[in-house]
Amino acid sequence: MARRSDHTKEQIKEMALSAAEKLVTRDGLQGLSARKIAHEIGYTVGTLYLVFENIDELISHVNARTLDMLYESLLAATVSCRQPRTCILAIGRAYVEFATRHPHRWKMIFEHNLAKGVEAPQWYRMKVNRMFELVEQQLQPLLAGQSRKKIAQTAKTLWCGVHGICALAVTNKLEVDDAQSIQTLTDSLINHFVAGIAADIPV
Amino acid sequence: MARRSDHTKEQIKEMALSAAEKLVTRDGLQGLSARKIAHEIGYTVGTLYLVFENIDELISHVNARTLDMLYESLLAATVSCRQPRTCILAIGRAYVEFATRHPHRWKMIFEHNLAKGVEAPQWYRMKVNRMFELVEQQLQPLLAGQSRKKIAQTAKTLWCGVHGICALAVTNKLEVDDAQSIQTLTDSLINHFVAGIAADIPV
DNA sequence: ACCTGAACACCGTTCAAGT
DNA sequence: ACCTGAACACCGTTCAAGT
Repeated sequence: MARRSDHTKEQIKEMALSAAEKLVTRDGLQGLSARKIAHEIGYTVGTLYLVFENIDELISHVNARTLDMLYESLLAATVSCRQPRTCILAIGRAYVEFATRHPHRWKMIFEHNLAKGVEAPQWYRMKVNRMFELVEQQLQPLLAGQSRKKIAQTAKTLWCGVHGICALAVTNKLEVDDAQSIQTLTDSLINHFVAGIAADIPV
Repeated sequence: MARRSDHTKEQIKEMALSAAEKLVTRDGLQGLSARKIAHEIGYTVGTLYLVFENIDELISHVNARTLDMLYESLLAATVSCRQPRTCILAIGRAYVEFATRHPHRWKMIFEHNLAKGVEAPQWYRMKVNRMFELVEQQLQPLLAGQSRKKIAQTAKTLWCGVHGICALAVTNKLEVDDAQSIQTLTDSLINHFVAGIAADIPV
């Protein structure tokens, strides 16, 4: 058992988060528990409550790290693309790729529901919003003259759609399973949606 | 405590499912437990294991009932519409309406993940598939000449998209909260997607 | 035959007591 | 000051024992 002053609070926090990541990656949210994390880092459960308010806060921090990884992947996908449509396709493919490569980490972001009425903290919402902004940037030229709000709404619409396909595919609720087929669906959604924007139908 | 022969196995099953529905409606999947269900119906936990294999099987049956309710709602939405596009919009609105009216029941369908490698039983998948078929029927005239498989894939693409919007909205992960705004997004997705189909872009 | 009640191996969370 | 370890109120699941 680790004793006093072996590690600073910051170090324990880091050790706990990284142990949690390991456990989630292997067994998903179901396989995560305060006791298992504590055991993994050589402390007792009580210690976790000295550095985290509760298990939900710990999970939020793991999710924040996952969001950072995801954002990096999506950002990387936008560097070598030219037209808006192909950029959006590239972001979509990066999203599918991430979800299928890190299914448990990715799913936990959405499985972890905050207590009723509790809002996610500002820093967390920022991490989510900048993901939508990547899509907004690409939609801008396609929606020239439209308000910022309208563009943001369009990005949400499209991206929630892409997310829905991933979510049902990764949880085996669709009858497609490999990344290839999921990509066919997300490509199709993006292509049709973008074509629909081009057709400029009134909504 | 209920004693022998007070109820048949079928009656206990029905009582348990209906107690579970009540608990889920109020407190969501988190608030559901075998012990609470048993207490609600006046039996001990052990009895539940005489009529259900485990809690997962019980939850699957509650979900099956929710799927039946949902299917009825979607079906009802298709009776008084004329064009494919307006029919799909109507089904989408019925879906949003159901998800926002019965958030816990609706969410549990997707929160409940089967054990790894275990497939949902045939009767369950049928209930899911007939929902997609409602959309396929409406897409058919828009995709005249396309293969059944292609039409099925298009229905999945669109409906997963609609689902994604609902899912993120109902779990407060979007910054829209009332059914009105969700509907704006799903309407937009459907309208753009259908317009994209009409534009007949190659995918 | 039907159901109980206690047991087992787990949870998250708290906090008096030890070093 | 830092961390433990035991307690509390919960889980799902099993099964010998009671009626």
